[in-house]
Amino acid sequence: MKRATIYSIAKECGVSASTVSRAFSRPEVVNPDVRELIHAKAQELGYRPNRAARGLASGRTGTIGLLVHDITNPFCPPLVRAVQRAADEAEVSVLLVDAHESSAAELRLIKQLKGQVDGLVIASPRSSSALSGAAEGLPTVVVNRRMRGFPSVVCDNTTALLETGRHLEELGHRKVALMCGPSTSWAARQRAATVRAWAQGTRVTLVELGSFTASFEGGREAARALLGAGATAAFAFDDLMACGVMGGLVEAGVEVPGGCSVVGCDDVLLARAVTPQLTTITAPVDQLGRAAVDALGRRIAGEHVRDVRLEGTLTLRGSTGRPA
Amino acid sequence: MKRATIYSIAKECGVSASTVSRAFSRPEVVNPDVRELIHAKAQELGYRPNRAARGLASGRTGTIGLLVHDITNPFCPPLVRAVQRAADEAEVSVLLVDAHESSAAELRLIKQLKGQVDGLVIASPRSSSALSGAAEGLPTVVVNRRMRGFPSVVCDNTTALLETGRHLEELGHRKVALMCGPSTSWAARQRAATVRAWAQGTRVTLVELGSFTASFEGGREAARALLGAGATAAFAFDDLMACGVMGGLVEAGVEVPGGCSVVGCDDVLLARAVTPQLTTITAPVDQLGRAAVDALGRRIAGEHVRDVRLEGTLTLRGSTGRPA
DNA sequence: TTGAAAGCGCTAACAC
DNA sequence: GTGTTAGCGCTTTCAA
Repeated sequence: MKRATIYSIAKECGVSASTVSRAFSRPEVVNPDVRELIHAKAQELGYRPNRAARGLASGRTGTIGLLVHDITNPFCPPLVRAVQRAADEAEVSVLLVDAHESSAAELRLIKQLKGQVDGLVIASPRSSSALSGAAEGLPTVVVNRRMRGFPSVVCDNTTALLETGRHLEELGHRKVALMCGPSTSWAARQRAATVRAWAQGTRVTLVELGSFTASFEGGREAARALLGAGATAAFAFDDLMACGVMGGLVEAGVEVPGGCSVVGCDDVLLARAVTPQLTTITAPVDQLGRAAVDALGRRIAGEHVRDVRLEGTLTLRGSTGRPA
Repeated sequence: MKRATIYSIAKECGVSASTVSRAFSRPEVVNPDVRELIHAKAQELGYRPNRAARGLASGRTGTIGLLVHDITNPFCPPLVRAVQRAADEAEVSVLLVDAHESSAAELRLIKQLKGQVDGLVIASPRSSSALSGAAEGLPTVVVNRRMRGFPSVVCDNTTALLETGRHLEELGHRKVALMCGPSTSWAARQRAATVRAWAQGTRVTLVELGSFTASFEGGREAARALLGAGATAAFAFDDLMACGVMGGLVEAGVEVPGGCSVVGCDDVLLARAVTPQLTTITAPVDQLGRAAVDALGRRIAGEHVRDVRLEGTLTLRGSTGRPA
């Protein structure tokens, strides 16, 4: 008993294979009665179109690629899930590739993906002009950064960061540290610029430290730098770094938020798993993923798509408070 | 300028298309000189075999599916990465599907994957006999649990748990809590059974609590239960739960490890990101992933494969110490 | 609205 | 060792 094909269905229904094909790919052009009949038979026979055949004939694979720079970064999994779900609803599959933090791997993987997918979502925070070259000719959308030549879907934390700054000022902080992330990271540059701009118009003195790697270890390093700085609050580049900072402070005998307030960014799972829980900026990950898939769908269809900007929102938790 | 095909290469090289095909799929059977020539031309023309065509003709897709129950569980991303890398080396692609914790979705996704992949790796901790039905006919390997009818690759924590128990006993603990995970989880049952067996032969009294969900919140709930139990140490089902327990204890004014020691399981990123860092059992994730891909490869090739059992190892950190 | 027919690019007998 | 010849299952003109 072989798998059902359009031919087996055609024979059973007494129509031609092309009609069966149309009944699935462009149902509106076939006679409703015939269409019903075909669909019923297909159901009965457990027919599933052969994607390879479809791909070969049509040139489309029904699959999109999702390239992530580092799947172990806690920001990633929820994004992957969001992309997946959106793709699933659009009836396309997702080929996930993790570059395990290697830019060289990214290039290789993109080339490899070419011809295997209809389009590509890139979630890689680092700048690399080579990336855009590699993805040339493949409909592509980038997430959480901007990149020349490709539409992007980003989380804009400007408003939320300003709000965070105001919040710290109101709490009475007058000396605040900014612990910068990697200068190659688009998000890190954005966030740093926003915090700097905020500090300008206030009574707050900003102390810039770093840059540090966006990791737990980077945070611990940052904590050491923070200890001598005399700041009573600190912006960490992201939650991972923020958790490292908290850990480092606590070990050095500085209480959070009593001795120093800490704010993160992204609101990853970790932010609620540490004690005290982290005040941070929540990224609309589900919407980011959905928007990326939507945009990519349009790009694949040949439409022109505009950049999408979604707002992060401040989430107050236990890691911020009045200075001692 | 269209993409190069075996035909364009064949013409350029003055050989037949089949020879070109062979030069790639079974290089050893073609004359070395001709092979070289073909490979060189292919390189020059930027030839990439068309996977759809290959799939259609050969019946193989060169893709495996990876079904995960919940990609946001911190255990998952490293496993996904490991599977990816192993697959990459074997020149197969990975179609990742996340069931977002829904068993119904799992079934649907497996069916959907069928015919789209050559084989399937299932990383889903929950019992569901329906799963095995859905995957029928598709070469399948399950990771981190056993499942009737499929070869499995599991992390065995027996030795490490016994060692952990001994460690606690040596530290002077005489009343230890076991906070059980979901009874539907294969790993949870295994771990609980091991801890029970350990306690039998010791001076230690075991207090069983739970079950609780394998989440941070589940851990906080567990902490509340733990407070009244009079235990000086606790086995949490996994790191996530352990972190919740620690958070709950600290909030209730109980110090870790001073007031109560806590041990987790898996050694996810989180375990090093909390303060104190978590004593836990480190799972050999990379090897799990690699073994799964290897085993699946054999299954696809029609070989019989045996279950693989890899050992977890105890990693001592700051969350365990002498009872007060 | 439907059918016939020609591929899509590759693999896999089979014959040479 | 190499070429010839059929397909794999589907889409897509083109005519009817």
